[in-house]
Amino acid sequence: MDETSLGIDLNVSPYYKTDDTPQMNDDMAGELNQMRLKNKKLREMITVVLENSNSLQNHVNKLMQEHDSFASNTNKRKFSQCDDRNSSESRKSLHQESLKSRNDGVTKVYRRTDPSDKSMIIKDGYQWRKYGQKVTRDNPCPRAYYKCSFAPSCPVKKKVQRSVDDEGLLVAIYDGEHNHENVESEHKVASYERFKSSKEVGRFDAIFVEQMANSLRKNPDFIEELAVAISSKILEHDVF
DNA sequence: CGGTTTTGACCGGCGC
DNA sequence: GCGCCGGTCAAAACCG
Repeated sequence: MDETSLGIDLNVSPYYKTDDTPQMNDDMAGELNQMRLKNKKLREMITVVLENSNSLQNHVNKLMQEHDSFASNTNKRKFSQCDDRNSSESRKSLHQESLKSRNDGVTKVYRRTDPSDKSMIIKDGYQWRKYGQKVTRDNPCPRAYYKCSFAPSCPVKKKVQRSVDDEGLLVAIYDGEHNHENVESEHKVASYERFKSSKEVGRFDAIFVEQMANSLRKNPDFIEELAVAISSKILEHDVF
């Protein structure tokens, strides 16, 4: 690939002119227009991604409601027994998604992971300190015990264990409510406040896109949902 | 050096 | 009382 294939003609670059101050020529105007078009396309893509994210969130909420009603219909069984036995049923609708259910201050989160990934980490925006690990009788996979890093002021604990019949499914049981802000959401609020006070309206697009990209790039859930959304769009339109 | 993880020991609840 | 089991403690190891 050479410079002509890139649409760049070095001989007519404004920086080759004797005048020190670069002047807008036809090539630069064309590049500027192309950049504007690309920016517009990026904004449209972000809009589509956000819409997909919202629809996914709605779908997850629906699943949560279905799961809760199912759990209440089967409350003759002990709650702790529901984990792994329900997982094979919920798994069918859980592909690539997480699911939450609550019971008496105990929150359960199901998270699909790569079965080859042996780590027991579920990123939820809070910082945790592991204080124990135990192999339980009904599951050969060890159960990890975590306390919130803000303990003892924050009483929240969580247990993380792989599902007994699906090693790709992590089950996290949260006990209690955090009495402080989520570290990630704090960071997002802080960066939004900085953005709001920046007053650089002319750089609105650049700052907005950069901050969104940085924020989303660090979010593994978003990457996962983005991959699902894109693949579903590819299948839907059968293009590329 | 301070925070986190690992891991064996210990504790308490429960069923027999 | 005894054994089993889940949960927690705490010292040592590890890591940035």
